[in-house]
Amino acid sequence: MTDTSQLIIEIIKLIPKGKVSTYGRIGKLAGLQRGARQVARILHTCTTKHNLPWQRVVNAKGMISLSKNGGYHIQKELLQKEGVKFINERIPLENYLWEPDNNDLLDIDF
DNA sequence: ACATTGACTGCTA
DNA sequence: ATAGCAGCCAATG
Repeated sequence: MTDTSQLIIEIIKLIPKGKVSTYGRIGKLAGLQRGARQVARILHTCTTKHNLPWQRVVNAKGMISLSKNGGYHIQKELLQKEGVKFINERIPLENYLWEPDNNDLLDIDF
């Protein structure tokens, strides 16, 4: 576990219920300019250990990146329970994208 | 220790 | 508008 990974985890934990964020966005917040894949991988490995809201992370188009047999339906259902609306399998990011402000990031002590 | 693999993204043609 | 590709780097075998 590296510092960057830990940071990514902390950021993911901050995503509020009913909102979503994207891989690239989180990576950028964690200091990775183009680390979307790392975010995905960290989610994969740490979601059970850290009890992360993994369902709130989607790709840059607002679509679920999982395959139909890889948890797609589970993620969609979890998000819908939180009040996230899907329009043809797509989340309108202009309404649901979490935009962290300084207050949110203070929880991650720098 | 080395090679491969991604729950991705943004730029280029 | 659509498609292809290089970059990112932690985890896994």
